[in-house]
Amino acid sequence: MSFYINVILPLPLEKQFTYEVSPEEANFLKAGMRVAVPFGKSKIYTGIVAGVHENAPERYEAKPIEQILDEFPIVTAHQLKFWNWLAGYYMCAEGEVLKAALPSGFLLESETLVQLSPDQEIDEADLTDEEYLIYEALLKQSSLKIQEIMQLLDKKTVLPVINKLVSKNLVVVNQELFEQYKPKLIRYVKLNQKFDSEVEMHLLLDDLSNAPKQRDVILTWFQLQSQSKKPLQLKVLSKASGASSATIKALIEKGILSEYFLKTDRVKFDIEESNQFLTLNEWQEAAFKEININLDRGEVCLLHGVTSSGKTEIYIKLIETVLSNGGQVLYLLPEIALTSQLVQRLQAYFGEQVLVYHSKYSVNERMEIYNHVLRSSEKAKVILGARSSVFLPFQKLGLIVVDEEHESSFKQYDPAPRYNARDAAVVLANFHKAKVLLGSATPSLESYYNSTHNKYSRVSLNRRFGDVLMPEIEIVDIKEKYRKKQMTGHFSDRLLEEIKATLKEGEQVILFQNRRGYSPILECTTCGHSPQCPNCDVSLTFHNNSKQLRCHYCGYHIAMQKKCMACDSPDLTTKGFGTEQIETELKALLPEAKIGRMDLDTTRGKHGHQKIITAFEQETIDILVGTQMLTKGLDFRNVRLVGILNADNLLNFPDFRAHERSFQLMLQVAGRAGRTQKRGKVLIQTYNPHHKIIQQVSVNDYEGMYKEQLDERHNYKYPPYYKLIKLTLKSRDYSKTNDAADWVARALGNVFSENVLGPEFPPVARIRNEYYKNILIKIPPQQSLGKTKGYISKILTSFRSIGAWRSVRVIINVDPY
DNA sequence: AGCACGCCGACT
DNA sequence: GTCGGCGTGCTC
Repeated sequence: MSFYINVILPLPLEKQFTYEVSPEEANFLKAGMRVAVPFGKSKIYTGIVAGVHENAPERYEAKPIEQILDEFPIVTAHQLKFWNWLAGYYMCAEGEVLKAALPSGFLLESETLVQLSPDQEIDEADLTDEEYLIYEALLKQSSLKIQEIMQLLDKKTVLPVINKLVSKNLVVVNQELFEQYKPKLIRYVKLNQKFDSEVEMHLLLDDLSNAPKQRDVILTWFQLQSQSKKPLQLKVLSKASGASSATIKALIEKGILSEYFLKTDRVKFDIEESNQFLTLNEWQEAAFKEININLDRGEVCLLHGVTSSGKTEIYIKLIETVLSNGGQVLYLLPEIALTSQLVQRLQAYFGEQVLVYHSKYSVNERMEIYNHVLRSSEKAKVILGARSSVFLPFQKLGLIVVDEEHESSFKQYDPAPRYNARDAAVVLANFHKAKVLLGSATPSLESYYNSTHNKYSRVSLNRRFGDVLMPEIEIVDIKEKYRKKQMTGHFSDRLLEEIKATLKEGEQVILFQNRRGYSPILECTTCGHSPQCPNCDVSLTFHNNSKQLRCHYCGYHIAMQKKCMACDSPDLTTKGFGTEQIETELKALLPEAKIGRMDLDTTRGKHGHQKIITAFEQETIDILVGTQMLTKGLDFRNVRLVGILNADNLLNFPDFRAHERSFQLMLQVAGRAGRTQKRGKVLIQTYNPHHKIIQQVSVNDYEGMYKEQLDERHNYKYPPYYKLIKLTLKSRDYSKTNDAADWVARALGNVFSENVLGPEFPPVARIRNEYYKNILIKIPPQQSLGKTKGYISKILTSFRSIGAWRSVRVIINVDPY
């Protein structure tokens, strides 16, 4: 009797793959364990066992596995079920989910290593130049990676050369699996035991009288050890004694000190144990009770609480209840909102039970967190994380909190799986029988709709904490201001007045300018030409601090041009305005003010973001100019004024959600103003002061916005009434993309008739020399989602079987955001 | 996704 | 004439 396992491989392939295992292996292997398996001619991949069985495949011979990598499953049954659901719902391969779900460190891949063969005999004259280069390199270095050989020979196709060398018996190739995880070790020092007695100790100190530095180290060691009996880190000793590592090394070599290593967790925080006692105010208490009733009924609950109403305290109370019942808690929030402000708050309350998980952590750090969650360790009771934390191996998940529920960044755009973590969380919670609380000051229409149609329950919180007043919102008509010549650059006289007044009071200002997309482009005043990216259909944008023209899509960049590239005229201007230009203008207008800028350019790197926030918190910056990032859960006490420089480029965005988003964004930005007793002020500059959204923002009318937008969604057949699936076709060939898109649209149209929109070129139709075309499928409320997806899959399968379209890729995006 | 096999243009 | 480009097909 033979045994087989089905394996999910981290590749975009629909199928699972079957491998043969021995009876012993079959007995040992469980679903969720990792195995290394050969795949194709030469590669070894890490796969996850999906099941063990005895059904021999009929059409091919199953290969044996290479190696078992785990003693226990690292993927739980819940996770496997969840992956399967995600792959089905978001129409992607399970392998793609796997790749997104596991920290990459768990997925070892083989690497081909080339080494000199042990019994090689060669005639150097018999080698070509390239072969000789490899041979020579191998004499110096025992093994070479394919990559290294590619660099060495400066070409891509190196395998033929290697194969020739193999046939000449000069080299051998090996597949090597690399374990990526390395525990972090910290150096500790201790005093050799024989100096424990006082006599020996004095002798030692006498001995060292000629080596005062070493003597100091020993004295420091005693001093530190008298304070605490904990193991002493070498780093600490070195710092405390002011001795160089050479001095300590000398002591170690003399056998006076000895060093040893201990494993440590990479992910650690300095926790200020304050354990404040948390009391809810009357409104919070009422909301908390109501939420509990809803959650206990098994309903998903939406908490609609205005900015600064103290939603976090309610979350904390809920988390506390779940923890006391021994459950794990997942606290999801958008990546950019994962600021240390919130982390510190939770850690102050829950201490070491809180772990943070997001994409900026290293592979090793993520693996450690994953393992903590898997073992259900004490450190992993509360997971605070961005969207990918829905993939952690929860054992007894009791509660999921989705904060800032309306945020579009919960939806993954690229690569697959293109999942929405908020929606996935609801499904995940269902598998675990866990509770779900969605929270936002400006809920998404979808969630609010669900909460008014008995799918979710809803609790509202309309009071700001400490009864702080909502900021006063003033609309500035800049069309009028331009006419009356009351504008200086992009600033109206009103905005400047308010900024000056605020600064005079020693308070801070936030200025909001929508996204980088509106960054300045270069334009020739003579012929109107502006430099384009050679690979994408966009104008290059001007970056002042690097004096470069850059493409945001492909990274192409050239130096700033002195003359027009088309007509050689030297008269060039920059058009459009970004945060950088606002900053420049502001510096000229208010030379004394300290101005900071926060956008993608200034927040690169692990701590870039944090640095600016800290500077602003500590009030070394008076005015902060920034993009979307500013809106996210930051709590600055001293901000009085928030300025939105141009509300129109938000409103005019070509997307059916543009109005909803503008409303959310403006209210969220406004929420940054006046979080203390003094009333904040918000200034919105716009060309359309009578726009409904602007009016609704100005009086904080969520209900009004909701009703009106819902009406539009209904009339134009958009979510939450209709579901959407977007297909994007892309290829290097313009006409192929076009023809293929027409073919797919027609095929879809045969089934779904008027509910197929397009094909249409996206705003940027060419990126990295690939042409794009979109097709949108609208799914009416009564139409079965499953069946619809089935049809789409079928059509795409026949599409892919047409030879002519082979080079056209199709990207499926379910519930595009 | 990778990687091999297989068919056409720019170099020895 | 080959080397090396990428189109196409397969991977248990």
